Amino acid sequence: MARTTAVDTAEDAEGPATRGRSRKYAQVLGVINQAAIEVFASEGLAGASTQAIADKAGLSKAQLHYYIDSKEALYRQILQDILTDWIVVFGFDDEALGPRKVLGDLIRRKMAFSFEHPLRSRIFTAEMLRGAPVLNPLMDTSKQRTDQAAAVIRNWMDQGLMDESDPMLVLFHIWAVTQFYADHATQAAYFRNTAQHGDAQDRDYLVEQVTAFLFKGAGVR
Amino acid sequence: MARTTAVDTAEDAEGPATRGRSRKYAQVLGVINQAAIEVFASEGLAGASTQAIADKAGLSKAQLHYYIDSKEALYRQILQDILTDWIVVFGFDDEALGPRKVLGDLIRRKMAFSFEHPLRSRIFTAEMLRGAPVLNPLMDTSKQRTDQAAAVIRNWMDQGLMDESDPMLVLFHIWAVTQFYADHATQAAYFRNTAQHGDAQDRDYLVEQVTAFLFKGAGVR
Amino acid sequence: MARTTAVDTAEDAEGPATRGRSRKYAQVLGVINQAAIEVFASEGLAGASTQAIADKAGLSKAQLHYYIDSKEALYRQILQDILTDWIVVFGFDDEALGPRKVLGDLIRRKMAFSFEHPLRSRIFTAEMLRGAPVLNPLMDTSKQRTDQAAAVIRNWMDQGLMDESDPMLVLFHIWAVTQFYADHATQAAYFRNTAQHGDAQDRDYLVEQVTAFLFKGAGVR
Amino acid sequence: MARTTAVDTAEDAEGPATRGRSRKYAQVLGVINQAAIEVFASEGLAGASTQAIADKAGLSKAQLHYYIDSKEALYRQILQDILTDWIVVFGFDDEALGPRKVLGDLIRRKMAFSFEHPLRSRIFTAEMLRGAPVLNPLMDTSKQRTDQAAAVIRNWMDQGLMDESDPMLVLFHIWAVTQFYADHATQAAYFRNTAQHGDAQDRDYLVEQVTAFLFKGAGVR
DNA sequence: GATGAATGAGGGTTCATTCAT
DNA sequence: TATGAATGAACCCTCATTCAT
Repeated sequence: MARTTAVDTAEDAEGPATRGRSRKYAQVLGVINQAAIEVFASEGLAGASTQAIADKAGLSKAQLHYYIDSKEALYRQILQDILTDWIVVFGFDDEALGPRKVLGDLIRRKMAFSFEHPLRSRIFTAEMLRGAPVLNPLMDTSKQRTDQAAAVIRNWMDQGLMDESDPMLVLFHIWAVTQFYADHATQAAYFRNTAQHGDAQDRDYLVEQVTAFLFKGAGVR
Repeated sequence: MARTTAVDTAEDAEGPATRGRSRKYAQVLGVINQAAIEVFASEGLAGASTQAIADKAGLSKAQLHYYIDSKEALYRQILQDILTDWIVVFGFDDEALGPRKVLGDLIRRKMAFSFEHPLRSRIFTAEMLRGAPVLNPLMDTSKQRTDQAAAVIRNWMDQGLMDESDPMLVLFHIWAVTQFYADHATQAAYFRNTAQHGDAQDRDYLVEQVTAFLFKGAGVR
Repeated sequence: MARTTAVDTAEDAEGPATRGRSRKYAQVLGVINQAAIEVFASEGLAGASTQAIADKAGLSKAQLHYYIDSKEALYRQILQDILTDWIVVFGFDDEALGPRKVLGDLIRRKMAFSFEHPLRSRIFTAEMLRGAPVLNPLMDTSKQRTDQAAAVIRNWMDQGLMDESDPMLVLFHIWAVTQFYADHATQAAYFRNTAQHGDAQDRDYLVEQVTAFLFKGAGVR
Repeated sequence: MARTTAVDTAEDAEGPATRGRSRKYAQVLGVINQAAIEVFASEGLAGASTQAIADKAGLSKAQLHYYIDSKEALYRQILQDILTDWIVVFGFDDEALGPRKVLGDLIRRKMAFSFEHPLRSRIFTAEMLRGAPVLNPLMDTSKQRTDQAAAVIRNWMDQGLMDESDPMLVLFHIWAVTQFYADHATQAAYFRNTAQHGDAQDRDYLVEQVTAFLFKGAGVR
């Protein structure tokens, strides 16, 4: 899954004689991105200090501001990147494959994302909790995609491939359950008496359980 | 559902000769609590300024500090109150009543809380997202209660009243789905093309849908 | 030694039918005075909070301000009282008695004051350290008295009762050494491996040693 | 006498390619130190406002905090520096030189310090008056040194080079008298009708008088 | 007299951002 | 590019004092 960062736009379509700058520039931006994700995830937008991000990225505060426009812009960029990833993760494959295949893959991808990018998942949820003040301007296409997905589900229902119900709520519930394993990874581990980052076996187990639960809940046949 | 604030204990059953203080004191504390909930919900702990809380409560900053010890203490108190409420909301009735009754009531209570206290729900989730640094010291009893609940569910499974599965995950999923309608109320309304605060009819509809989904997911008979 | 407090002016010349107020009023003022002395001694004028004084006096802050005009006024009053005491303590008896008797008594009184009122001694020294901004307007008479004392010493020197030297410096040194046992009581005890408040025997020992040292230093015969 | 500040260690023996930072940094720190000494001396720790220090140093409050960690840390540093100086000033030279030489030099050094650094002397005394809450953790070595000094004096007494008496008290009295000329410089000038900062001649006179007084008091032969 | 409440000024400190070098 | 330094606004909180009851 392609992680896009603020530097992506500068990277594409450069001739073989790259200006030399771009290389390191992009690299540093990547480091900053990762640092920012960690700080934003645990401190929130307001609680994140540029000092903390700079420290974690191994830069000085002044240096950091050479690479970014502002803390808000950095935050916005990160959210945008996540939003881009959702398109892939939460996207629907060919409707004709049926819900068991399409939704199964979706759930698997979403769980994988929860396991591999819990911090980014949490930043996204935190933004939603606040009412998405930063992200709202970018949500229109998400709505369109979601409406399309709901339409697909409605078709499946009409075809008797799933229980009749509210398609949008089905999507909500898939989201809610899969997201839980990212947002509440700490608590989940605590309540399950497992390590924070489960091994491959445990992850498979969870994917299987979650899929079974959601399939039954939605009456996927 | 009893909302407990720092002053509740002083409010009950006082004769006409109230100590004189607690009347207004309690009232102001309530206003502060509500103001703080709104600000914490949308700005987070770090992003919430005492100025904003004071403004929303109609007080001066100095006045605010006459009533509270510190921003952190106020935040902690709010979290504690929520935790107290969870005990009632997420508590299990008599096991003998069976999962359909017990879990059904639980889901209904939880959804009602999501509808009536979305801000408090979100503050709680936001705290969890951060890894619960403030709340962790208070979570031990929560774990015990949850373990007990899981044991009850296991019994029901053994008795064939529910599908065999991981009881703890069942609890997770109930939490995830019901909490979604508080945490993501804004997005849910946006995607469903409804008003932010649905009417009674819509709420009933959601409770019914959610209950059906979760019952099927868990195979409740 | 008469301890004068802020209430003194209100006490004098009241008929037998005392207004009834005065009694308690004076008593409370005494309590406040003692509390203030303790707080001023350990925190200084700026560091002393009216809250701390009120607490130590068993009053509310509002109540305290009913009895005093301001923190500064309270502080000034305390300094004035100490200044008044110095007149007695550092006053010279009949010159004709000679330095051994007069200075010996003075040293004894001064050491007793250091032992019994270390806090007030320290408040005074702290005020001097700052350049006596509050006390300066009240120091004129002190200077006159000190000049007189120096003149007496000069006479004794002229009569061969003491070594010839600078009389003012003799007074300085008496002050410096005796005051040390109040101002540095904590350190003195620490370095001498004794308790903070020595017993009567130790006090006598110190008076004796100090007197011997000062007499030899000044060549008192 | 080496005044050590937080930056001294970085100042020595740097080639022409000075790190670029430390030059100005050290200079500003020196200015801050001096400003802080003046404010602390006249207002005390609590009474000193960072605003006042910043003003006196010609900086903004924010700028000041770029150079210091906190008001308390600045105060502590100043005290530590003084303590370091005391080691030199109040240190004993070779015992074999005898009390007349060793104590004479000590008194001379101590008086010089009183004349040249009266403000720092006063800050130290003010700290002692409060019971040395900040300095206490650093006083252990002072006690050891003082005990050693007392032992040396005891030896001298045993050898008949001084009057038999309590060695620790001799040290106390030397301290008390020499310190007086720093702590009470304002009052001393006032009572002696001299300028606050005496000329070299007057200083020599005072050193001579003080030495004579203390030698006679301790019976130094 | 006493109490709870209010107030206005200021306390120390942090921080995102900019600037000069 | 990178660094030390600066800046201005804000931040949380405290406090002496006053007021209404």
